[in-house]
Amino acid sequence: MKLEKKFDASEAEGRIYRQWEESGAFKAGANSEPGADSFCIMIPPPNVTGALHIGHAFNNTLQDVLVRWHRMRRHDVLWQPGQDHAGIATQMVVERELAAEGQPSRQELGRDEFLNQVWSWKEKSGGEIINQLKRLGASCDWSRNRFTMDEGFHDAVLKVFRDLYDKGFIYRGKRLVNWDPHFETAISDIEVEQVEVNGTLWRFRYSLENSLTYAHPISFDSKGNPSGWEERDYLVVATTRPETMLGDTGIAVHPDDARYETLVGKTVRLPLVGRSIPIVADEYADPTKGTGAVKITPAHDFNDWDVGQRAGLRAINVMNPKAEMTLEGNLEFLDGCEPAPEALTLDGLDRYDARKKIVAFAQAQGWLDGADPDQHAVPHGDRSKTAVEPYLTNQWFVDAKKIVGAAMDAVKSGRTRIIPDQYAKLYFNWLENIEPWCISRQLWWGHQIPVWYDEEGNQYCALSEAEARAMAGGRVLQRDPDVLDTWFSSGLWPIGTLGWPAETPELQRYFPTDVLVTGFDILFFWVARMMMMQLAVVEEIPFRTVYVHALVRDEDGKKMAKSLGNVIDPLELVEKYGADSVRFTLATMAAMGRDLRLAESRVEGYRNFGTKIWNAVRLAGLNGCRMSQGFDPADNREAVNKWIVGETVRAIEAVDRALDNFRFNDAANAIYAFVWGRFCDWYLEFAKPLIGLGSTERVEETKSTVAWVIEHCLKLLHPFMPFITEELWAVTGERERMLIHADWPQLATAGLVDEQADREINRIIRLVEEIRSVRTQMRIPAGARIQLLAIKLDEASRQSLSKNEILVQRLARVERVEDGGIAPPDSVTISVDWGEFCLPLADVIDVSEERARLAKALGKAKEDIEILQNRLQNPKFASGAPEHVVEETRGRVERRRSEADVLQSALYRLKTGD
RNA sequence: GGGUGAUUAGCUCAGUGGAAGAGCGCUUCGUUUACACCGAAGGGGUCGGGAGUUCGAAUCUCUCAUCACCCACCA
Repeated sequence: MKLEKKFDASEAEGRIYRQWEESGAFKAGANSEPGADSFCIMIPPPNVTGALHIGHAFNNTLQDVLVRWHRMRRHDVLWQPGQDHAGIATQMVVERELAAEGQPSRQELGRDEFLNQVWSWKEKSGGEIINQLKRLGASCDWSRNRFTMDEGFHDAVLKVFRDLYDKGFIYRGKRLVNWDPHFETAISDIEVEQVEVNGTLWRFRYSLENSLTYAHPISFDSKGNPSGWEERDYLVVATTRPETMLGDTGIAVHPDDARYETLVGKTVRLPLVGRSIPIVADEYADPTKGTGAVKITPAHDFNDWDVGQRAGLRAINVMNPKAEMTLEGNLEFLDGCEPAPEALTLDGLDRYDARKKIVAFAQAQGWLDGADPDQHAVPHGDRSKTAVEPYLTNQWFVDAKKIVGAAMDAVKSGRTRIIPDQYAKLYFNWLENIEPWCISRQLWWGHQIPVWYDEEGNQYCALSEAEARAMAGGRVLQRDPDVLDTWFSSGLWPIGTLGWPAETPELQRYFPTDVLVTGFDILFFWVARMMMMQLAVVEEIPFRTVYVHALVRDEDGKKMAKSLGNVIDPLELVEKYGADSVRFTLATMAAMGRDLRLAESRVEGYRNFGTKIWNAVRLAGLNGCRMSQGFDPADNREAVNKWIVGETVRAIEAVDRALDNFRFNDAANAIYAFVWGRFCDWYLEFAKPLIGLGSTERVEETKSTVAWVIEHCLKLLHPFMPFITEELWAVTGERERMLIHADWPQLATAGLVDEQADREINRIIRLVEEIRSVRTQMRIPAGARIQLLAIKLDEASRQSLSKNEILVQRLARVERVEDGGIAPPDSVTISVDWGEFCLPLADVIDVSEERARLAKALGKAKEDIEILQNRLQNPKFASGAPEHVVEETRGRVERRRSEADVLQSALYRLKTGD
């Protein structure tokens, strides 16, 4: 075995990944024992248009850790991969590409040809994200890769639609929806995000009809009661959206608003339009907002729609799907009014142009009452980033209220567990207030709604046109042109990928799935809907555990987004530091329930960790450390060897416990602390002198133990750092199987933890630390070999010391250890909790410095003793605290006392010796 | 406006009732034949402020401050 000084990740990663793939290591059930438990994770399918961002890297690292861990435990593992067809995103990408290449537009191509273009784009560019996941080391069963527009998946989607339709959970209706004028489609509530804008609040005067006037209060006394009035023949309304006035069909005032009570039931004349509209009383009007009188535009505002329904006001749509004004020939608009000629010049204008022009008219014609700057939130489409328009159209809805119960019960009863708990709260909160889900989209790329209409407008929901025609008695039918919301199909991801509606073996074996690993940003979009839909369709939960992880944010805590330019490209990090380093970093940052901010320095630190273990293996190799035939760590005689075996077992336990509880960071940190802090820093240094002894039993045992511990380190680390560990696995022995399929260590009950050896070695460690510290403080040259005298030791300590003398000599760089002497004058005293030592250094030490050192240590010890003493003397402590805490405190005070005694007498000696 | 979370070392973050931690950075020393992507020894924190519960609080409660995110809000 010959190893370079460092692991060449860029060379090795591709090669190792190919080995895994070619050997079928990722396949469902690979390495499983007959009759093993199954373990299934569904990947949150990335968009086909997607490029791997740091959030994907994080999400998939956690999944891969779990998957590899279970696979090594020989469970029957399936990690189901796939991509989402991402309706809007993909259609947008392809349209943009067509435009860039000077090709005909979507509309010019027509539906069928455009869809061909999308498919060929998907064939060409849609697999990129898979390659990127592979770079990361993701061990998905790629042979089962699915796409949400696959034929089989498509069939499942249509069947679900029909099932839900037949059960009355899906209906069509003309309702106000959030309309995205850029993509010209409806979107659902949760695809809308509020954006704060600095706008203007305009006030308009609408004339009262029939020569009506009223007294409007304009001044108030100190108590706030009106004291001055003005006679008005108009009513002032305030709006941030003047263009919607064209569709006004009423004015609402609060029923208790004294200012306007004489006006309720009267009418005003709408400027420009000339429509006569009523003043109605409605609780919605808030006397403290605006002027207290609010214009009502039922067709372009959700609240106004409700008011309109209550007051019987008409809803007049004044825009087309592009959010341009449509007035000419708009029968609804023209009905019952004669617009001024100026009004018709607005026809066809974009809503914002119309807004400007209307304000200009108002000013010119004297009905602009005023304007004030106003900051308010405007709803925007989350993909188009343009302001959405409440818009009255025919759409399909899932009556979510009818299917939400089972989804809530499943979590309440604990059949599905959401962790951390806080997200369960969020989940309930959203489901309790759920609104109908608008699932139709006026797009082409997606699952076309399986409904046909006859000439009379009757609808037939069927899985095929032939079936629909049969239902319609052979009438001429036309298919609904709309497609389904992408989240409708991804809501079926668990059963859809496992072959439903067929009764496949995979469905039998892996459903319900075990864990869903996801970010909280799609808790509503995806998780809640999967719960609802799976339960509605197959009456079974889709997963037993939902692990919700943090979002990766930039250094300012902002969500990373291309538009913000704060994206960290995980592949750049992979190229620079290797996939293992990136994975390990992400795992250590997976503390539950928090956002995480990524600092590149940490990736570098964990890259160094990889190099560290690489070199530990090198050291072992250079010393010919191999496990001897039939080596059993339980037979070890040497205390250090027993000790490190016990530490290994503890590390394994810590990792298992952490992963059982999805504490990825605890698992990663436990491995790190063990491999670097225990194994490399201490054990390997102990092993060096032992191995140097020549060919004895002690040497063989130590060499075997080194190899044994390394093997366990590689196994423990493999789920986190699969590449470097697989590489080292191959060079450290003749292997029957690759590490990915090696047996996860199960040693909890093997009785390998030896308390006696632990105590012994921990004592040695403390002594070495103390000697090193003193050496530095006394500025003893590192190369200088000095003598160590044991002054006061009990019999047990004396034995531990003599057995491990060689370790102390080497690590503390002392020449020999002499026992039972009396401290010579001007020596340096070393006090540990198990004995007193000294370094005779009369010619080297500065007595006053040594005195200061001792005094400082003594002071600290006395301080501690006092604190602990007070605690023990408090009767409430003795009675209130648990037994073991009291015991521990007693032990601590004892140890500190014996240390203090040593320091005290050393100080005394120095003084008298002076 | 409603909700959730955060505030711990210079920076990025762990730690949820019993001795303040990690990585990076900083200081000093080091060619001890695995590793300078290293080793050794250090410095650095009244755990955002205040009050309370408790024998004991970074941890639980209340309160204030600041920040972030989610939901609602286009008069």
